[in-house]
Amino acid sequence: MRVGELAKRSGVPVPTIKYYLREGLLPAGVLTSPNQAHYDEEHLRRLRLVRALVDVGGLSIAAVREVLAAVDTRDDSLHNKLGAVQEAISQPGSVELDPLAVRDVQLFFARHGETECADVAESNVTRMLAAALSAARSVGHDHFEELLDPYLEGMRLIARADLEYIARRGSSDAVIEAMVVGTLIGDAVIKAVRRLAHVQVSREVIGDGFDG
Amino acid sequence: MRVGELAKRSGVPVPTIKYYLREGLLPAGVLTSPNQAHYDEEHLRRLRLVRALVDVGGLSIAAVREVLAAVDTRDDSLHNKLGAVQEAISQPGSVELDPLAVRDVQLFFARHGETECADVAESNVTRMLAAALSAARSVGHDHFEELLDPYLEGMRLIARADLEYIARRGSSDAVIEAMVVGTLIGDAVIKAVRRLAHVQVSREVIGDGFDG
DNA sequence: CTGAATGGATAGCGGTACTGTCTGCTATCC
DNA sequence: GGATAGCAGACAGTACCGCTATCCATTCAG
Repeated sequence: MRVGELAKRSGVPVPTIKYYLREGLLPAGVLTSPNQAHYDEEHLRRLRLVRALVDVGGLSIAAVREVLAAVDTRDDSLHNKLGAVQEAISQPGSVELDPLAVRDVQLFFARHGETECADVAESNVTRMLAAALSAARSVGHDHFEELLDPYLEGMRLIARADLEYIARRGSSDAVIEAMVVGTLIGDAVIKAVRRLAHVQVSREVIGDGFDG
Repeated sequence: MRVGELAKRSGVPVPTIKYYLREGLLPAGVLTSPNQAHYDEEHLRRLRLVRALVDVGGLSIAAVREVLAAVDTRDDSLHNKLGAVQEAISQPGSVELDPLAVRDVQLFFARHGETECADVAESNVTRMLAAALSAARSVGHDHFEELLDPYLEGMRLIARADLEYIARRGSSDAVIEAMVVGTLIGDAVIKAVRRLAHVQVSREVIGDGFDG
């Protein structure tokens, strides 16, 4: 198909597709003449993935490019790919880290047998965690780290469902994409579901009111 | 204190503070002369909250304004305030909703006894959920909704910890702020912790490798 | 043959979150 | 009291991001 049809089938305007091509989010089509190119279903699929990452995942164009680079790397273990994707989707945020928050993160990791994370600043994920705890401290929540263990427990439940879901996918390509989708779209779903859980649990604990 | 000290103690540049004042994120100081104003600890606290919402929560200035408006509303139940905060922090995202995804959301809510959400488009939270499932469908994940129930189960665990944490706070003001902080900073923490849970559970399920 | 579409290049636009500059004042220190 | 620094308020300017518009030579579809 040509770019017009790609636009029609994806709902993305032609100039935007051209922009994505320029930015390297979408591989170039196969040129059949100096000014004619062919796109296939794979292009359509990739384009929809880009839109999902941007619209639902809230990623910047640069972050999408990083994620796709990780997805496309052929000579890498699944484990490394997942790590690269996670790094790409965890933007630092430029919060200065409170040493006490850093210590809390280190203790948390040590408590759960993760010894590799000696330097918190090394990974975006740990830095994000430290930044979040720093922010909590800055607004007077000195013991937010108490929530880390319960959060991990809840997340283990969710991670088991995630892995089952991923394992059910067949090919390696599909597994990688499932990880990206599961991680990013999953984050959005989790946010929404958390709201429902708050309402339900508060009803269950306090009664039907929860009106303070 | 004057604006210079406020800047020094918060780490936010003076022009940015002036901008926040203009945008109504920060109440004006008490004027002692036509060009001298006095700020107190409450201003500092509010300023740090704004930065936390922007840096860690990733909120836009407009969203921060909405959240603060909800926090500041005096004549409203805690329940309504939490709802307003949740609406403010769930941006729509302009994804067109797949009717099948909408149906999945409705079924999910019905399954869990939430009857009020007849119209999915009514609330940002449900629209966000439907948008996420629509995006999953668009990239070929037709059964992502299978994850909703496990997600809710994990989130119930987390919600219980959240409510305990909030209940431990004394005054009404502190409770409201704890909700905002717990919800927004909590989302960031949950994202990070989810990465750790993935690593741990995959190790536990597949063995030490998880290399595909 | 003609009119719409295409690839490629480059320039422009609208929104967001600041940042800088100016003016007329005020606080403070010597 | 004079020098210096800081301040409130108004407004213009900046930097970046994610597109969008325009142009050209070419090519495809009817």
